Amino acid sequence: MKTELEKRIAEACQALFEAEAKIELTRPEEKFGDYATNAALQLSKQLGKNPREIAEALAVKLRETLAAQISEVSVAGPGFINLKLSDQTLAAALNVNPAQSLAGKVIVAEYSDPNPFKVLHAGHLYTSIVGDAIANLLEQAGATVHRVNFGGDVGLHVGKSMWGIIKELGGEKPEGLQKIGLEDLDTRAGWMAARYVEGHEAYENDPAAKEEIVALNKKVYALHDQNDHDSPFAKIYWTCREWSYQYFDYFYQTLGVQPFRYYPESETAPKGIAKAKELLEKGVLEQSEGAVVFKGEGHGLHTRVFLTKEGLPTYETKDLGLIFVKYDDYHFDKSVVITGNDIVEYMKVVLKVVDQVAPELAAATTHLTHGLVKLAGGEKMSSRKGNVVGALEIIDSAAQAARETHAIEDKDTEKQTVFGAIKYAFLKNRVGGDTIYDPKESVSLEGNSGPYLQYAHARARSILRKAGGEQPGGLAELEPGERSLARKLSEYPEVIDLAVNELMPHHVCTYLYELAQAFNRFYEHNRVIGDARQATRLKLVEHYAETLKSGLKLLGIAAPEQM
RNA sequence: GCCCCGGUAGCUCAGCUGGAUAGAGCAGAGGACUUCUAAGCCUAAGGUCGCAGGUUCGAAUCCUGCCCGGGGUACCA
Repeated sequence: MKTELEKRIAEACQALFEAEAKIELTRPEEKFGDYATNAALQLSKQLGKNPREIAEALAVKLRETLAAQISEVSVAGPGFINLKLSDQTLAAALNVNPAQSLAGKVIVAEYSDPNPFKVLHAGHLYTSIVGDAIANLLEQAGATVHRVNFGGDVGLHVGKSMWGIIKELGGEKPEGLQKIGLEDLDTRAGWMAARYVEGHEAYENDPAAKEEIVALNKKVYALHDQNDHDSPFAKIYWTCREWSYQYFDYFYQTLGVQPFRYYPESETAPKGIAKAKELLEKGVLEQSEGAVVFKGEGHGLHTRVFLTKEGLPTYETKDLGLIFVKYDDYHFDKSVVITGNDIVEYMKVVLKVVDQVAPELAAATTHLTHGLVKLAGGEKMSSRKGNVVGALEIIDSAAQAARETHAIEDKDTEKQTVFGAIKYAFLKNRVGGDTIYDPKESVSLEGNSGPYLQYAHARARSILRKAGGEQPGGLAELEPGERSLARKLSEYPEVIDLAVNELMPHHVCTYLYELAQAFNRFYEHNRVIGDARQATRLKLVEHYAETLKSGLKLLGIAAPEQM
């Protein structure tokens, strides 16, 4: 509909003025109409004419050529042309689906990226939710999406964790892990996280421990090289790594996000090292101070180390390997990587390196970044320093706030509300900056929140239930209140397209909130059941409930039948 | 120092591919209700869009400089 109108307006510009204009219809305030174009303002310079004059002439032409779809063409302000759809056209627009713009495309979406042996913090919760929503958006646009997850099961932090674990066990004694009696997934994860913190502190403050940790780091790499599953050290390592993966699975299941294909760093390291060596020969990477580095300065970037003087791969190399491994596995058309924004410059360097040998892979990769999750009034979190706010702490704080705010009796409703609240709170802001999470506000059930939307859905469903067998009717000749709701509903496919193109789920949130507001307004002023216009109104309510539910589903948020 | 990101109402944020009186929610003020879920609706109030220049018919939006906050800047991720 929108595209067709744009085309017709462009044709009118051509016919009247022989002028090329880039027509992009926008959604103006409701009082102006359903669509607006600034074509006349654009053309005024090109034609050297007054924009109002151009607009008037165009309006006359459009009244004629668009008579079938448009009930009103008006000129306003400096020269905007406002279009009002006929009720029939508007009603037809409600059956338009979002574009299948990515049909046939294969997309790899990487996000969440938790590290084994370490705690899941609020940032992992954030990226799991946002990444899942973005992947959902891509999928609904027709793409085949592979969700992948990259985690550091090798690397210095593992050395730190192993140091803490071995110390706690009194040596390389895997049997000690059983004795500790850690049956519960949370407890295990917490225990390992505490060992990491000990290892990290020792690394910072104790030179002897630092040496041991560096050695343990090498030992972990060696263990992978030798495929060692039998030595006591290896047993400890594999057991704890498995504990982490079980914990991650449990976490994602609780969250209700789609499962991942895990790529442990140990799996991408060999490919990365091979690539790094190849690049060294090609002169893309170079030797410097005993390490293999990329000198980024020539590209407006900075120098980063790919292979340490110990001969170990850094994160850069493991990530380099990952890009090629992902391509080998999926032959993607597009790769989306979502991480914290502390990695922005780093990723530019890695992609610049990829660009030297496989420009098509670099070009197909989009790096999206987000900021920190902070608790309202709290401090920022850094897992390296140990003063983290855990992912589960966020969930618990939301659950507690929900219980304090309103009594929820059954567990399922509570879970839906709590996760609806958290997810919406994370998704409603544009991805990029920091997120201030306020548990009370997120579950407060008033204003721009997940529960508000869930409630707005339940209300509509309630009407539909009460209507019983009454059949919804058609949507010809709408009254103003009905038309407002229909107008908002008609924006849905455009909003989804925008969110897909920009990889920005917050557009969906903003829209759904406005839609729910439009519905609540409608609900207050228009009786449905028993009214003479019941059939038409039921149709609208049904449409609304379906639209809201679809939108929420893309966000990973449940739409309960009743609350 | 250099590079990146951010700075919009008391708070949390939309708007940023230039366009109509800069929009929401929360907090605070007022109001309506014998009706389908009041977790709602209605009304008013609240702004030097960090600052200063520039480009433009038109700038929160683009450009330059500065200020403030955060991140990165060689063997962490």
